[in-house]
Amino acid sequence: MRVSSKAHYGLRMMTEFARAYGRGPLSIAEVARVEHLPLAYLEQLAGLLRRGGLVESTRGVHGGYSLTRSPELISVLEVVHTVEGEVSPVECVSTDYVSGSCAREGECASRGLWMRLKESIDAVLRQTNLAELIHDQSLLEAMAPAEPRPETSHD
Amino acid sequence: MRVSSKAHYGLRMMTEFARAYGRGPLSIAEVARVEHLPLAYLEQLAGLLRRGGLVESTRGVHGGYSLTRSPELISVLEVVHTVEGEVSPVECVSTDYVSGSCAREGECASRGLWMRLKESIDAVLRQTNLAELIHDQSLLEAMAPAEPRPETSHD
DNA sequence: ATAATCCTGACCATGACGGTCGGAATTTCC
DNA sequence: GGAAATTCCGACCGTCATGGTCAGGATTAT
Repeated sequence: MRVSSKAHYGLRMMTEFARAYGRGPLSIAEVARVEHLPLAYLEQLAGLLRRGGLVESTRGVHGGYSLTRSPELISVLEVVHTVEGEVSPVECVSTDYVSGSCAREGECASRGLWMRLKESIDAVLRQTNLAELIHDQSLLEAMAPAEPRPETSHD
Repeated sequence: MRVSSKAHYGLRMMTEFARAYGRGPLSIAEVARVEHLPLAYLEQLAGLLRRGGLVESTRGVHGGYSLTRSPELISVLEVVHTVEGEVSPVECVSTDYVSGSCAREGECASRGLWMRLKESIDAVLRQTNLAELIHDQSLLEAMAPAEPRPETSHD
C-alpha cells in the first residue's frame, strides 16, 4: 500500500515543470539538479509523461519539457495514473477487470471494501492539482522556522 | 498503490475466523479448503495474526485459531496493519519516520498530499470491521441472481 | 561542427513477494 | 503408549517489479 518512487519522482518532476510553466521548456538535466534525482531515470519517466500527453518536448540546445496545460488543470491523479498505471488496491476493482476472472467473485466478502478504498484514494488524488502543490509549498517555506529568508528572493 | 496478497489473504482468513466466532477454534486446514488458499502460506500469516494479538491458537487434534475479540471490535485496518505493517504511501509519512531523514523535507511540495492520502486510506480501513464484512457478504449472497435460496438458512 | 538536449531500447542488480519444505512441539483420542 | 491432527518455526526458493544505468541515435541552436 505505497506509492512507487516512480510516481513520486514523476510528480516531483511535474511540479518543477509547473513552476517553469509559461517560461519556456525546462530540461530534465535541470530537474535532476534541483530535485537530486538520477537523470537517466527521469528521462524514462519524462517519456511516459510525454506519451501520456501531459508534457510536450522540445529537442536541441535550449530544449526541454513544458506542460501542455496550465498547472491548475493537471491533477495529481493524472500524473500518477500516467506514470504508474491505474491505482487499484486489488485486481478485481480495476477498470479493465474482466468480470468472472476471480473464481470467488460471488462469495467475496471484501470486494466492496476495496472498491470504497479505490474511490477514496482516487478522490484525494483527483482533487489536488499541480498549482495547489506548488502553492502549498511556498506557504510552507514562508512559514519556515529558524532562519527567516528575504521573502522577495524567488529566482 | 495496491494491497498485497498477504493482506488480502490475511483478511480472508480473518473473515473465516469471524464466521466461526463463538464456536471453538477453526483450523487453517479448513480455511485453506474453503478459501482455496495455500495452507503452508496461511500458517505464516496466522503466526503474524497471533503475534499481533488478533487471534489465539489451540494446538493438538481439535485445535485451530479463534478471534480474541468479537468481530465487531476488529477493524480491517488492524488486520492489514498486523500482517503487512503500516500502510504508508511514502516513507516520510509513516509514524516511525525520523524527522530529517529526507533531505528535501523542508522544500517538499507533496508531503501534505501524501499525509492526506494516508489519512484517507486509514479512515476507510478503520471504519470497516469484520462483522460488517461477513454481513455484507450474506447480503450479496441473498441478492444472488439465478438461483434464489431459502432466505432463512443462515447456519 | 559542436554541444546540448531529447529519445529509445537494452541491460542489470536488488529486494519483496508469494510460496514450499522439513521437522519440531503439543494435544487429543484410541 | 502410539497415532493422528494440529500449531509452530526457520530455512529456502523462483519470479517479478522496481529503481537505475548505459550506449548510442536523432534533433536543433549557436
